Amino acid sequence: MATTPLRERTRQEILRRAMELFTEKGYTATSLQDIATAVGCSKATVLYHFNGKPAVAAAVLEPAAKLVADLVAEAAQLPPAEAQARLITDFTELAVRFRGLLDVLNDVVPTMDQLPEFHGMVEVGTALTRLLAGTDDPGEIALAGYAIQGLLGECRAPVQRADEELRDLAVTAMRRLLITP
Amino acid sequence: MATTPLRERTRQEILRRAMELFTEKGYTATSLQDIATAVGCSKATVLYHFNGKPAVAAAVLEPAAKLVADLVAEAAQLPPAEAQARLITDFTELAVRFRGLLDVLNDVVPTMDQLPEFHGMVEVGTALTRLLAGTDDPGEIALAGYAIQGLLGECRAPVQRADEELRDLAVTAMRRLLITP
DNA sequence: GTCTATACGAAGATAGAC
DNA sequence: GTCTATCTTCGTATAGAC
Repeated sequence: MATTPLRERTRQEILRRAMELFTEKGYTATSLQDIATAVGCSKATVLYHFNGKPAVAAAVLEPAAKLVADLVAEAAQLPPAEAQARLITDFTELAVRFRGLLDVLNDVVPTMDQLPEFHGMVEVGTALTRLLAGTDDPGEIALAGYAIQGLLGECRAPVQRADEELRDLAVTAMRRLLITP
Repeated sequence: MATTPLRERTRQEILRRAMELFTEKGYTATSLQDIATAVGCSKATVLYHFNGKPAVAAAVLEPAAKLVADLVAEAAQLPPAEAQARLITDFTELAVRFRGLLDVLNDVVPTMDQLPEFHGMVEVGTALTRLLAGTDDPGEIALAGYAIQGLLGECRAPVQRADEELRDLAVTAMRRLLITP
């Protein structure tokens, strides 16, 4: 074996607990000490495995980010109208499923420039917006961005709303915004 | 004179500098020490005039919040369709004008429950959403909330966009979302 | 009443012993 | 690889000078 299992085991345990805490209390309200206590190690150990708190956030977001990236890559192979229809339902579904983590994403956006882990996410976001617009018209692309902001905002909003209800709302909103008769 | 000018002068100076710093660097990234240094006083002085950092935020947001509250109160007197049309243009205009402060609002939302200064803002937001929907249908009210989230998200987004461009985008989006032919 | 000096606990982060 | 100890800075609280 090339990699030592011990390193990976600790890393994964930190990630598991961090995700739980971020989902429960939010990113800002969760301290490195909270994570360390939940794992049963010291703050310094957490910072040995991850290069700062934003790096923990990046690692927690990574699985969801990969699903979005894969979805966008698939959609890019389809004709524009089909790609748009596919993303309206499937990207919405992913956003709702991982909505507990959107608070982490939001708190981390301001520091994205400095974090190399996030550079890929920006490009995926750009591609997603263009495919969601279904055209290269700048006005429609801007509306697609507006639609995404609305979706992410609703997912993070403190209003109690069932997953299915939220999905239906977002799909209706995106169709009205982006599918012009 | 009932009020001493000195107190008011210091208070206003703190507010002025805090607003500048919040707009430049964001709420979280601005410390009480930053504000005190900019004003030329000590941290303790800032906390003598304002009961904690969130209270500074509340005071900074207050003028904008009052304009929104007044606008909503005016719109509430109009027939539904006129109120909706009025809010689409005028609320958008206010959001764009004060977009530098929306980051403050965003960072403060999670603690709104505990801050009495903000309780009025929640009610105004509810009334705004209902009037923007133009109807009492829960589905349309939810879409109005989605429209507001989209607007606020776009205003806070790091994308460079001129004020007029942003206004046009939001007005177009709101009309597509809320005015059903 | 107005403000400064000082101190406290918790945060993120680093250095070095083991 | 993990720890303890330590650093800086944050928001906050209080005592007391003027």
